[in-house]
Amino acid sequence: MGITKTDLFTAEQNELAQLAKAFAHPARIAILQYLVKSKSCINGTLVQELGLAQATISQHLRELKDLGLIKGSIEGASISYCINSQKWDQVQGLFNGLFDQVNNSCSSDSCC
Amino acid sequence: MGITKTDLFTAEQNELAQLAKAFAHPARIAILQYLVKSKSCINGTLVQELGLAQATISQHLRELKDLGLIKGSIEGASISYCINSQKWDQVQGLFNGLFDQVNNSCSSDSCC
DNA sequence: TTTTATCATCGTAATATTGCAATGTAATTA
DNA sequence: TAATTACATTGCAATATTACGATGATAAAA
Repeated sequence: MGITKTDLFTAEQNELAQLAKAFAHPARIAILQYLVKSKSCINGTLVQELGLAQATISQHLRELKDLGLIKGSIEGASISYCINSQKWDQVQGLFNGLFDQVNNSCSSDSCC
Repeated sequence: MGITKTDLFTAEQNELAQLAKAFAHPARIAILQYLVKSKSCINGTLVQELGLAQATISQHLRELKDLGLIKGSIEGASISYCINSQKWDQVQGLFNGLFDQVNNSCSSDSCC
């Protein structure tokens, strides 16, 4: 019914799915990549960089912030966003854990 | 308006986002993990394993198959699904590419 | 103080996703 | 052949996501 039955799955499966949603939209990937590129922790220059409306960017930033992937700090009238490298490490670990499960039990020709 | 503006982003950003959607639901993660665990390329035992209806499982399997992450081969009346390890390597590469971008330009204390 | 700049939030419209019952299809079995 | 088994597809209903205009809040500038 449009609602995910989270109670059927493990906490880790739900967490991984939740974090994957952060990457499940090209705008959020673009935002993350831009934050990485311009290390200076840039703010709403993103509105110019991507072609989306300010409200839309703000919404994507909020999702990334809610998931903990980025942090925002007030800088006068504007706001500096940047990668939360601690959380990032955790995410990387979760994904690599999934990837390793496959790598370890499924070589190129052992499957099908 | 509920539709992603893919034309604003690069092909790689769109592809990564598309693939991330595969992981953006706990049921699909559970399916992938189960396929990995039971190397024997199991079929609709998944309906018992997860608590979801047959139609729902079938739908998730289709999405994973459309993205190329799994393959299905007819085995009499039932169907054997299994990981497509080739595609899996590619996905792993894409995600690691994103992770590395962060790792290389953003150490634990250089940000914010 | 008034204006301007920078963001966040609200409200709304459009589209996407999730889930399942019902039904359809193909192979197996009785 | 008729019944059964194993899935896929279809057709909803409910919820989630994406996008943006309008509005609000806050800080700097005039």
